[in-house]
Amino acid sequence: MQPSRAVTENGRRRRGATTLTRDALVVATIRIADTEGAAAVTMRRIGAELGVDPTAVYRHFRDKDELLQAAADKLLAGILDGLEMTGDWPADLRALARIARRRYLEHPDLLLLVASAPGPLQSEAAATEAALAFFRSGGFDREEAVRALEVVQDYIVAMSVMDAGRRGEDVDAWRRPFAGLPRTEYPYLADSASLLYGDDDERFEYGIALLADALDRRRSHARG
Amino acid sequence: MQPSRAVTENGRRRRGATTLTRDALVVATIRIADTEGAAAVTMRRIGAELGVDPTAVYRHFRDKDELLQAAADKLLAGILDGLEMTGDWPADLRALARIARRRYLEHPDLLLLVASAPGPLQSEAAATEAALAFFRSGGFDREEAVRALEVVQDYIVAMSVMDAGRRGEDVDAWRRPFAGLPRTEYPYLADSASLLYGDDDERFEYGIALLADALDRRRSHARG
DNA sequence: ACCTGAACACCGTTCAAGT
DNA sequence: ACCTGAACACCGTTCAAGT
Repeated sequence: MQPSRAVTENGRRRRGATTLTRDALVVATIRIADTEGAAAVTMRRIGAELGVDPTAVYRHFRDKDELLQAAADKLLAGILDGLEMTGDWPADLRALARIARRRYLEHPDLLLLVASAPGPLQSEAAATEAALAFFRSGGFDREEAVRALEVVQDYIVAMSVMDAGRRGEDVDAWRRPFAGLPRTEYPYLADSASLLYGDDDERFEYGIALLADALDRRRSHARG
Repeated sequence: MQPSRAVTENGRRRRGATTLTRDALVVATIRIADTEGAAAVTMRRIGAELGVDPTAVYRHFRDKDELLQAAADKLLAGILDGLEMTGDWPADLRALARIARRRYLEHPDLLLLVASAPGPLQSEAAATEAALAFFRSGGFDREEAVRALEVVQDYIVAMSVMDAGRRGEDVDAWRRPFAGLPRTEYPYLADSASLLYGDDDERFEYGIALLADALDRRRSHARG
């Protein structure tokens, strides 16, 4: 608050003793977003975090968007690592979806913020290659693999981003308005209000199971 | 720019001769968002549009979020109107999805902006009732209908919002980085780069067809 | 009762000036 | 070569003052 504080903040910078790097800025961005939310990620906040002038960011990134993309890129690197194939194709697809979703939900604010980049992130290349290999070895041809991959990928990303945005919201705030509607006008809705807006993960599992089932049938059909 | 302009703007207000209403503010918000994009929707811009002080909005809405939600609510009213059932269940589900998606893409910026409200919009009640009726009459029981509805609804909304955000982007900007990767490390990706990021509508149709197929099988199973 | 407009506490970004 | 910090052109929102 007081201008004299800036001097103290400046002194703090000596701690690292290293010069400002892209990675240091990315790490700070991730830390702020994860602990205080996306809204807290401002140039001034990042500067304070690193004991550096807020505008120093522009020495390393063209603008804020480029910094946020770099952060998202780092968060998505190796997203499919640790995935183990069992040979049960639909089950393996569900496992792939589950592991990717988990990564998204671990850093909801930042990945929500950056869901629409102007081009593919670097870390997407490795993930897309792995996913393409999965579909190709599962029996899909070149065109089919791409179509299947894109639908599944979009479903995972879109659903995880959407669920991340809903985390921590009051479920009853969603159900109550529907539960109070007149039964004569809204018979089904009044009846089912208590069933709506259930567990995010269960809904995701159900959706990906539907996609896995339908894709498994087309896969078998392509083979036999 | 000049302060004298404000007087001219004030004079313009007489045009309407009516007092400021919630609906007038909502209509102005929609017009600005549709023609100039979401970023152009500011209190000052809305005030100028109606020849009214920017802070007059706070007489009718608690904050900007409430105004944007009201705008989204108006845009989604009657979203399933005009839908005609043929009796071919999977085809009808695809038609339902198509008509809902079209509405979202007609007002991409505003619906993208407001995708995550703190509770259901008023217009959602009628749409959800109609969709529940569709699933129930298709042979799903109370629990199954809700699960199916939620997955389909989430898919439509999430995919349309995501596609809206991608509209007008350069497809080659997405393909080029992948096409240039080394074949030895990324054999599948280098091979399939030109097939990626194709037509949004086709991808949506494919995804909804997969869901419709899988749901149709579970529906039949529940019946027989 | 309703609207105004000055003011507050913020933003992202630019650029001349420092070291 | 790199960083600073003042400044610019914006935001959403509050509130005392007007009519």
